[in-house]
Amino acid sequence: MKRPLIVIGGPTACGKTGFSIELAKRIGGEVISADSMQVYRYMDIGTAKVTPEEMQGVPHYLIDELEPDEEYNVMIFQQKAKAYIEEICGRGKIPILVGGTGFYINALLYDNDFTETENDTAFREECYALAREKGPEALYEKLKQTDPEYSAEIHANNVKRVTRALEYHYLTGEKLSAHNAAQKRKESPYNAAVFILTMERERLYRRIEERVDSMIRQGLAEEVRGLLERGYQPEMVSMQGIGYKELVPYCKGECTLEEAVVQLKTNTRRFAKRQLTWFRRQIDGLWLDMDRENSSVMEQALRYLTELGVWKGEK
RNA sequence: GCCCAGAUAGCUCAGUUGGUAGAGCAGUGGACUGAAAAUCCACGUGUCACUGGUUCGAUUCCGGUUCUGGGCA
Repeated sequence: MKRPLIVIGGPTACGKTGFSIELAKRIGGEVISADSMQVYRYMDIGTAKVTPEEMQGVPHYLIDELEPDEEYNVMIFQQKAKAYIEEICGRGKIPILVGGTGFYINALLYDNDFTETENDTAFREECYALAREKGPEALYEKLKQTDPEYSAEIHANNVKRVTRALEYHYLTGEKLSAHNAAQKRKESPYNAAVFILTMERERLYRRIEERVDSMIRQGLAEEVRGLLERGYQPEMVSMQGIGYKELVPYCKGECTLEEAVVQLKTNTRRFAKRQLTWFRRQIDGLWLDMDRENSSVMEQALRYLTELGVWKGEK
């Protein structure tokens, strides 16, 4: 019998946190975060991380579990999330996967296989060096040789993706295109109810801007300065998070706070747009219009859960 | 009140020696399967302020009107 799983996705600032906690309390659920940045400790304001008060006693996982210089990626996320699902189900509770990182959600929902390989930074460096010195086309030519199918799908300028495909072939001797094709249209191993939260674009953007202003008031600049003082470098993946990469130049005196804020708002808007594209195109689910009243959204969600048999109506 | 300079894409502006216009930013759509808050791709029609005149033809030249800067009183 398939394990029950509730998924809540949606763009940043659309109300995922509040909704997920309300739902968790209502049905006896526990939250697993599908967020690539909230796993990191000391990054609270900029990631709009749930506070202990907001949690209202609902257990949360994959939040504050790593130091900002530790590696995190889909595979690590997937392994950890699967373990938590077992644990939560074992306790008779319902796991609720909540987050804005669509790639992670898909990986878990469809249990995509990520072949384990060694990390080979030297190989990646070589690829980057080639792209830098002879241009992205030169690197792309290599991919055309090893995996013409994948090269046809990807743009030569996307050096990061081209490098990964080359690395995959280098380490496994197989084509990434063949692997990807096998992963597509996999059936979910879960009895899953997927909710995608959305709202009118203009309103979402207004909320984003208000939230950025509020982050600044809460001391985002101090948070970023603190991370820099602890020795976390701007090149780290964690420091590439939105809210951090824009504030670093300000902390270093390279731009004004106003300039940093404008940039931060723009990047957050674009991020929300990209998230919406992902959810629209990559995930099937019930879209919930957050412009409506809370209670009616919750009612709709609960009805859906009952229909799918994910929730039987008791705690 | 007078003088000068502006008025062109959501914003900042360029331009058309008269043949209905284009950059940056913003925005929109899309891709993505071990960095994903990353990375990458595509997309530019707008009463050229309004109104008369000259002209085959005006956003472009001339007159007037309105508005916005600045200056003089």
